Amino acid sequence: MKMREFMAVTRALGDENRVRMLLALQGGELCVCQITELFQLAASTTSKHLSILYQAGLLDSRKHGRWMYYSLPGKAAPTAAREAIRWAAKALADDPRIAEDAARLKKVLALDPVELCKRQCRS
Amino acid sequence: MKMREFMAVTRALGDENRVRMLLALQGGELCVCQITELFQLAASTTSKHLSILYQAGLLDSRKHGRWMYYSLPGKAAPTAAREAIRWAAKALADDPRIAEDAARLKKVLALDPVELCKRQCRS
DNA sequence: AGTATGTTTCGTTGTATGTCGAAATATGAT
DNA sequence: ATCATATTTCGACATACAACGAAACATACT
Repeated sequence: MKMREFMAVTRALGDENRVRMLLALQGGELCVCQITELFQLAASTTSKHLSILYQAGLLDSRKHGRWMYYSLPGKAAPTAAREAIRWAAKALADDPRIAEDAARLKKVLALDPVELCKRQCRS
Repeated sequence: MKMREFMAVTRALGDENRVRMLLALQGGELCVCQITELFQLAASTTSKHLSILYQAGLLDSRKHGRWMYYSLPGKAAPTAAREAIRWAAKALADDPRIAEDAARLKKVLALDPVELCKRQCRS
């Protein structure tokens, strides 16, 4: 891994919201609007954060219709990036904020049938 | 590891000069003036960088006379911090800049008998 | 075509940070 | 005590970055 890529990873992990987004994706892929709802940020802010994580190689992305899905990278991803994610997940395994995010994520996934059309993506 | 500590680590690793300083210490402890010479920065800048690494738990420090020595943390340090260092070292194992730093460090350690009084610290 | 919706890009604003030099602090040497 | 040296703190500057809203873009639906 070159210095440039490494710095992209550490900078990407240098923002708390991005780290929380990364770990929220441990439950599976999410679209931008779901993450926006989960963290109560402006959509543009969420989009930029995810873009930074993606460019650092810490996320995969998949476009399906109007929805952009982000997910943790698979085996094809660079080893160093996957190890970075494992390190972060392990280090923050018992952080309460991450647990809260996971709990709130469940609600976002389960409910929300009307105003936000995210459930439709699943089909 | 709490979120606050984790962010301190990732922010500390978010600057290239700090990462290079951290990895330069793989060869053993160094004092501030040696690192200053190695990276050609202002002494105050070096001091601040090392302070940030130290406060993140990524460095140990030892004061000996007028000299302040920094080194990679021993077994007493938090596991997450040590794993962060191992991850960084592994990820950048083949980065040319790190190798250059190690080479320049040898010169700094070996020569420099007059202008900078670093050799005297060793005794 | 036209409308609606999810996402990204752009421009702006406030805050954080890296850098330096100068001053302050701490310690050894004379 | 006085001076010299290593380090840190402080003040200032420039740059970087996170956040938002508005506009632009992309895609689905009618």
